[in-house]
Amino acid sequence: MKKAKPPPSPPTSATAHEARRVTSYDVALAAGVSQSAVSRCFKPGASVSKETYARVMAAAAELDYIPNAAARSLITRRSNMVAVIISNLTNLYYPEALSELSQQLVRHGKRVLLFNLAREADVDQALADVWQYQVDGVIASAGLSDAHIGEFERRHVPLVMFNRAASDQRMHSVNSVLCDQRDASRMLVSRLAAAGHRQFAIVDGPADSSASAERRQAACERLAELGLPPPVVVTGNHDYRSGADGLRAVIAQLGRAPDAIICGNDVMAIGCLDCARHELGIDVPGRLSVAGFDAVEPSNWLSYNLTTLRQPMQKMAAAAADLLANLIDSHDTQAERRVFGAQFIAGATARLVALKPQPLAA
Amino acid sequence: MKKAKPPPSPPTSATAHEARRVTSYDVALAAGVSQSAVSRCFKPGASVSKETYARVMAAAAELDYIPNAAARSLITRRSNMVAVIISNLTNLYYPEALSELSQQLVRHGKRVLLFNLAREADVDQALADVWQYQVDGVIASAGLSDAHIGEFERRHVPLVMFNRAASDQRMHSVNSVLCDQRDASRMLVSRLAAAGHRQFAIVDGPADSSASAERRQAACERLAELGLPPPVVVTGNHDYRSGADGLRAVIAQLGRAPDAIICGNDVMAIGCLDCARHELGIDVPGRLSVAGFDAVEPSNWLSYNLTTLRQPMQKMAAAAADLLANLIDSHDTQAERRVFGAQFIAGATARLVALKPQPLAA
DNA sequence: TTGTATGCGTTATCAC
DNA sequence: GTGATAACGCATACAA
Repeated sequence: MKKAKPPPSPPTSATAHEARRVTSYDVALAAGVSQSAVSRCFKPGASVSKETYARVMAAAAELDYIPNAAARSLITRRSNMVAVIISNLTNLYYPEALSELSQQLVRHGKRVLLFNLAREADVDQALADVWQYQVDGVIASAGLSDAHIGEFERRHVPLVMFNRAASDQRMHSVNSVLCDQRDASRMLVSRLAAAGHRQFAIVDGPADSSASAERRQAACERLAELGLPPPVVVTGNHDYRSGADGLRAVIAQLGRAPDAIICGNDVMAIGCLDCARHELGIDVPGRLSVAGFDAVEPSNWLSYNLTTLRQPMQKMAAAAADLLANLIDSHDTQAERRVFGAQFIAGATARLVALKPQPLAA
Repeated sequence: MKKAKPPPSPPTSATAHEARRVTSYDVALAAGVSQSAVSRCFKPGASVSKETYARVMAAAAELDYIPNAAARSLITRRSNMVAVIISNLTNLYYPEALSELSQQLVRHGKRVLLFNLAREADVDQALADVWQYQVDGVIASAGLSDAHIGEFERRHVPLVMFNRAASDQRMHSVNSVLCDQRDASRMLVSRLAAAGHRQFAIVDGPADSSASAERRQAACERLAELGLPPPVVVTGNHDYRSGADGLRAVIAQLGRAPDAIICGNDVMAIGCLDCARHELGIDVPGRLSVAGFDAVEPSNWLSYNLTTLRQPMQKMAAAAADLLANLIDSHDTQAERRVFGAQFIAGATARLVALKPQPLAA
């Protein structure tokens, strides 16, 4: 019997109000092996004899031993934590994204440290904490400035932008998983234009949403290509209320309802829709077509059945997790962009076929 | 000039593919002070002279030094992380809860390590990880068995149950923040009964939801007290589809529509409502009253304007964060239960006034 | 107020 | 395969 020296002082005393934690030394002592043997038993690919492994595991179970991740990460430089930075969880779109990301990351052995930004200004404090917590990498679905992104590089912390574009300068130097907003938006405009809509309106998302901005730009471009009048554009903030407000503002500006209104996300589209139907008595899609983005769950409810565009969330989350895991394992420096296409959901809030030509006579 | 001994070997070499991290020793060297002085500068209440503080901070800024939370937590036994265990993030109710909890915890200097359980069975793996990560405490909004709760006690990890009740045995030995489901449910039944509804139906939540079970029980009790017939009860799983299915099942079982149907949450109520109105052509609230629970955002949308009960989420989240923070700071062993009342939201999907007595003649 | 010395609990390196 | 020993980066008791 060898005595283990390392834990020289017996736990200060039993009177400590918090029991001393069980460490690998305790297990080693109980199993009659060295501490390093215990350590090896908890490392997947290590070389341990079957016999010692069994004895160690028995002792560990007996003592309720659990390895301390903080100590481990100190030496391995891996915390097995990934920070997920999200700009506003109450946005109906994010919970699904977060849920998928979390599940995919678990498959790579990573847990999510959550940073939910109530205001965009909170990003600085969030990043300060991110550095402290020694996360292995970051998935950001929030607006990051070039300066922020630069800090990731300096600190060698892998970053994947999720559904958020970096600035044009940074675009090709930062890893990202995106949905092709331009293509989706152009597709939507084309379908609506083909059905004969001429006067469009756009209820844009807030200024810090890169996706909304791309959608708006692409829509404007496509309208110009088709020789249609420029759309009325108003700004919302992605919530229900601002959809309704947006519709009213558009009507005020235009003097009448437009033919079609494209909203920066589904919740605004639903706000717009409810306002049209229940407050203004406008027939949708008879006199007004309404479309959204994201295909969040309520968009599919019978009362709405919204015309919208679905992003392949599961694939995107899986791609983000894979990309980040690769970045972490192989300090790759070559940035990658994975772009996914959106799926058009016809719904029933937009007229998608041309009207029969009306006879001129009354 | 004293030389700092502790970092004896110069960083192995500059060729390492990952730059060596900046430590407090580096800052100490640059500032011409000891490592412990640097440490003190980053501890709020420590005693440091203004002068050294300034020099240390200057050096730290120069070198981009950030304290390593893993190393810190190893010695302080505080990770400043709180695990939040949530049973299913895609449940519309949880994102709001998580968002509030996250914000409240940040106010206490804690960050959220997220455990999102896709299946209830994942709780074991989640807890195994919880122990490893050395979180300071746990907020659980998921079903925990007595055995699970016992493990928290053995490991001295503070636990607050959020909107989930423990078993009757454990009820008074575990900290919890709750909404009075019984009272809310009785209030709802009373209001509906007073308006003349006689035949009730209940679309219950899944078996693992303690809140749903309490609501159902209380509703049944109150109906019995009022001398009304027992309700038809069917089981759903908290999603839109199961609300619609629930209504159909109730009608099949009863041979007709009930007077009032109470759903285990808002999303099921909305599913029920849409099914009644758009599929079955039942007038709500004319011939059928529908009520939900939680007052999630869509319940307030014009197309629904649901009769429901709101839980004071912000207060509850604040209470949970406070409670947990106290538990962490003062190893208090006395369990506490904070129960909040729900607020009745009248909405427009339930008839809340008695019908005028009908003349008997046709 | 400041510096020295020590330990937190683990993994990694190296002889054996 | 196994055990000593040295980090990992920081906070703390204690001496100065």
